[in-house]
Amino acid sequence: MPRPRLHDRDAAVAAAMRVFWTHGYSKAPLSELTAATGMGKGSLYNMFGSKAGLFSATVEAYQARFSAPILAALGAEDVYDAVDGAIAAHIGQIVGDDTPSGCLIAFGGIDAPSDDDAAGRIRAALKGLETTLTARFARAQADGQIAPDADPAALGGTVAALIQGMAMTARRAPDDRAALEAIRETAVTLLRSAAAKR
Amino acid sequence: MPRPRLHDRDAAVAAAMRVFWTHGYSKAPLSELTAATGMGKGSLYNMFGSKAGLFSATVEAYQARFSAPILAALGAEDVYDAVDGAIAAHIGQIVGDDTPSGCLIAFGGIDAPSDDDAAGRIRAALKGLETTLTARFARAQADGQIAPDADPAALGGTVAALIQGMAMTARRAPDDRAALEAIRETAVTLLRSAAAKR
DNA sequence: AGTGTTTTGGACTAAACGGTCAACAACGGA
DNA sequence: TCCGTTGTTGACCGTTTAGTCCAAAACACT
Repeated sequence: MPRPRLHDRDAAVAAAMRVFWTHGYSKAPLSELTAATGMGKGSLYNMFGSKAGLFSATVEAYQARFSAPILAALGAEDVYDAVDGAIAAHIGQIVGDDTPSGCLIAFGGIDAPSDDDAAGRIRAALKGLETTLTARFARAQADGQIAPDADPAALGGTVAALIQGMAMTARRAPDDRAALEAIRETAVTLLRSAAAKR
Repeated sequence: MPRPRLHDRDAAVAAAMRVFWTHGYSKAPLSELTAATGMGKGSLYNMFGSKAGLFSATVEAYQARFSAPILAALGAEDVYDAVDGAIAAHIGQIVGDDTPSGCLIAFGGIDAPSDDDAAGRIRAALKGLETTLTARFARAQADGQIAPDADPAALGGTVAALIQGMAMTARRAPDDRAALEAIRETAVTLLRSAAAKR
């Protein structure tokens, strides 16, 4: 009996994602969000409750969509291949041709209101990246791929920080993909060398 | 004959620095800037021209004040000590007890309007960090401290990205200095191991 | 066809923002 | 002591913002 929804929620989130990805949270004007989604204000608020709600939904979708390739890459048998693949996947996301440059989560981590629902999601995502990397290094240690006296948590934290830094670099110089690839190569080479040394 | 200035420019910049450092550029309300500096709006505008002008002056002061320790540390004879010291100096700045956490420049790099005067300063500062690190690695290569086939620019870019990532980490978890120190130790250890391998 | 329920869109509101301005204050020189 | 010049201040302004609300519209069901 009700009037059916004219707009698709997923499509709206996808459209809003581009806007937030480009401008960040607070600098994304509502007018641009309505234009991108093709929805009126009323519809937007009816569907998401607030701008913060829409952003939260956006972050959720972003995370679901973009963490997957990284996690998949980390499944590789060799830990160095795994890290290499994860960083490569990350690079693909932060300098993609048909997406804005940089990382929505890294951006939002600075820009989003800290008491927000989305802020928790962002914290969790960043923490999750670090945890996942740490777990991967721990597994590598168990497999004898890295030194027994190495600290998996420190390695995980270091790679996580590097990945965030790369997102910043990408935003400043979106065209310089070569620089990002050089960083990836350097980081993986350093990890490999450290292991080979022993 | 004119009325002498009641307020000191340097003091005003120092006060504004804390505000921008905490909130970023766009989220720093003018009201808080006037409160922190103790100046009325008119005086601020008379002295700096605009909010953007004040921010630009702030970035300049920040950079002058905080790049010095890093540059000094990079002067160390041993390149690994140099990098270690530089990162340590950076950590001291981004989690200091009596300063806001994170890095004003990394923050502003995302938040500042891109056509602004300050934006150029920020770009230059970040570029300068990378260039300085690259130069330091090149010198180390000439001194035979790192492998002849290593790429100083890639190493410089990698460490620069890591440093920016650490600033992000510091902002999210200002109390976890230990994690930052672990990253520093890990990074330097990796660099050392890579050299020792050859 | 008629009715009830929900969506929709844009006019509307209230607040906050950066920025302006004119009156006033404070000093050095004459 | 008066005057010219400049610093200072807070009230004021226009703009932009997120958010509200209601009349109109679009279906499903009877």
